Amino acid sequence: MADSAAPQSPAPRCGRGFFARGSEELAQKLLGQRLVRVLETGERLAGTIVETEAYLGHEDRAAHSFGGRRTPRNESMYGPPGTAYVYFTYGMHFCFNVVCGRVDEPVAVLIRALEPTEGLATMRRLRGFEPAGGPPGVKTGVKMGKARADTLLCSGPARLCQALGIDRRLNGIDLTADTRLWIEQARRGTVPEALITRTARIGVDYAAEWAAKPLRWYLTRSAHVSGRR
DNA sequence: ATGACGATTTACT
DNA sequence: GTAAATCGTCATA
Repeated sequence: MADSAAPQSPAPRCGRGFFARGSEELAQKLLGQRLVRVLETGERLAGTIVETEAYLGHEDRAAHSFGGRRTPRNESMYGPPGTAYVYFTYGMHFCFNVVCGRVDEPVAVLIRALEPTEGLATMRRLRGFEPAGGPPGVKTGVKMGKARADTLLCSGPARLCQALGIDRRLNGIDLTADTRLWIEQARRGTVPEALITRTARIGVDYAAEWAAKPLRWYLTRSAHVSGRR
């Protein structure tokens, strides 16, 4: 009996081999793949990756691993491909990276934006779009200062972490095996190059000549990309 | 022990 | 357009 909700075979999870490549290549291949998060409650949240940035390691002045820097904070970058690198910044935000390359090669791809596909209501709550303690529409007197368009749910590296409940507890986990966070292969495979725009990275002006290198990719047509357009 | 800063987001003029 | 929020991390001393 085939109805529209017929169970499809589960989407395959991206494995070690998928992540074991350079960050420029992985940044492009990650576009169109699905980032999946399962909360403590068992609820599944997910979104399609629409924007990425590559960080190249010791020679890349914008990378946390620039000059071979290796500290407790960026230790995850030196792990095996498929490791999650989650860091805390600006005193309030988390950002999520997928470590790639080889063990001890500190390269990674920053996930900058998603098109949310599963669990939007919970994402809105996690993002503070709705007052805590009550369903939407219930007056609580709590101010809602933020704009609430769905395009603002996951359109930035810290926004998507907030929307998916990604924080330092997930730093260092193995995305090929963990039950809380992983990446699924899109059924359609890789996004055609014609649908992708390549530009300089965001927020790395301190990195001198490395700030201008075109190491950011996004789906040209997506409304869920970060920044102004 | 101290100080400068950040792979950002939000609010405000 | 500018600035505030907010604190862990790391280099320096």
